[in-house]
Amino acid sequence: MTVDVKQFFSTELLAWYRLVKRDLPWRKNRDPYRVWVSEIMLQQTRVDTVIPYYERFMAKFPTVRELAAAPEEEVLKSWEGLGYYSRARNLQAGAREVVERYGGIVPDDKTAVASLKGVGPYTSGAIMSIAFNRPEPAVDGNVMRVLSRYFCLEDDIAKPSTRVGIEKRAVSLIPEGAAGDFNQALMELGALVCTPKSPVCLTCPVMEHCAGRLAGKETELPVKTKAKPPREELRAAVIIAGSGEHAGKVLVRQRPAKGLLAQMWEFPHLLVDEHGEDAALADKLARSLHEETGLLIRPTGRLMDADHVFSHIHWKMKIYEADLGAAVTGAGSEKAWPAAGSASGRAAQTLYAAEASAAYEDSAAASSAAPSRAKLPAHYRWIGREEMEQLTFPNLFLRVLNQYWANSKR
DNA sequence: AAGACGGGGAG
DNA sequence: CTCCCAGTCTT
Repeated sequence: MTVDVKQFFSTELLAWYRLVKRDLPWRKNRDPYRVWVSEIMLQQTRVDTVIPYYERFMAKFPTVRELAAAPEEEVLKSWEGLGYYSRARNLQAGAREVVERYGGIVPDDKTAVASLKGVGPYTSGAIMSIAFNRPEPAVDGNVMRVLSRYFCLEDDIAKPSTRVGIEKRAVSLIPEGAAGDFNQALMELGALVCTPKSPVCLTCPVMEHCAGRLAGKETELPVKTKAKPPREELRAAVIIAGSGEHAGKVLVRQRPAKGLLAQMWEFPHLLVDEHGEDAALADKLARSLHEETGLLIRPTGRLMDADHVFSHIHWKMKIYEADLGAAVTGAGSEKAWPAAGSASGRAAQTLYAAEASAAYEDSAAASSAAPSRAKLPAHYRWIGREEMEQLTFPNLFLRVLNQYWANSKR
């Protein structure tokens, strides 16, 4: 690669950026904390999605110290709906580290920044270059696409080794004293001009020396192996209407501290077999819930289906409605069950009633209290619409819950 | 090297 | 539908 073509790229791209750059909230100043927060939020997340979250987050946690001092649930709540929630926990852990080890000042030190939780090669480079104007590469998906095209590189960008190679090129392109602007220019070009599907080459400031375009390969590049499709999981979920002191409320539970949607709230659900009738699925769910909580629930019908696709799992949820079955005799409620009329549905319902009866006896013997009055495990809770504001729900459950309350209102 | 980890917007 | 987005961490 000749020096001219690189020189041309750097000069033209930088000039272009300074002319057309977007006025984004995190570009108001170079406060390293503001840059840091923005870069974490922008991981795998579009600019337009991030903007409102960023504004709210910075208003609520304006400094490293305030973020470090906040209760973790408040930070998580600020992240509600953004996804990849470990980002929020890691960001706060990083803030606490900065307070404890660096007196609340984000250090102008590559090694120190890179060691913060949730800060990988891209983010450390972004912080060092944008906040401190250090000549570090900040290679994200945009940059890999732009440079793959400009230099006509056919390496698979899904491979970790490819990013390392592109980082080397990226460093060599940084103009003296302009690391921050140049790195942002690279990403701005990828976002506005050199887009994945149909790049707008005719408006590109560096098109005349773009090797990918000159080879007619701009739409084939970058090369990237396809991701595997997410595995499917059928889940039976239930929204349980409380009664008595819990009237108007529903039962929710908090997920474990580790793993998918860690620490977030949800309504009860259970992984079930791909086959199975409504009554059988609801029955499994009811039994499982009884084991966990001691509660005896009575499914009353199917509420809705909800599909939710994560990057690695596809949840197909069948969502049932239930109330707290008081006595066993009422278990075969007449109108409610959708499978009513089908012989197998009735059979399963009968089975459920019998089991519930047995369970009731066990539970009553063990606790000498009505199951519905028994103390819930700590991670279960009855909540109304207002209490929802305190708890953090993934969007999937938020949508269903809101729809449930909208329907039950009239 | 491969999988876990959210959610949404664009074509 | 498919792709993929200002990625990181764990195995």
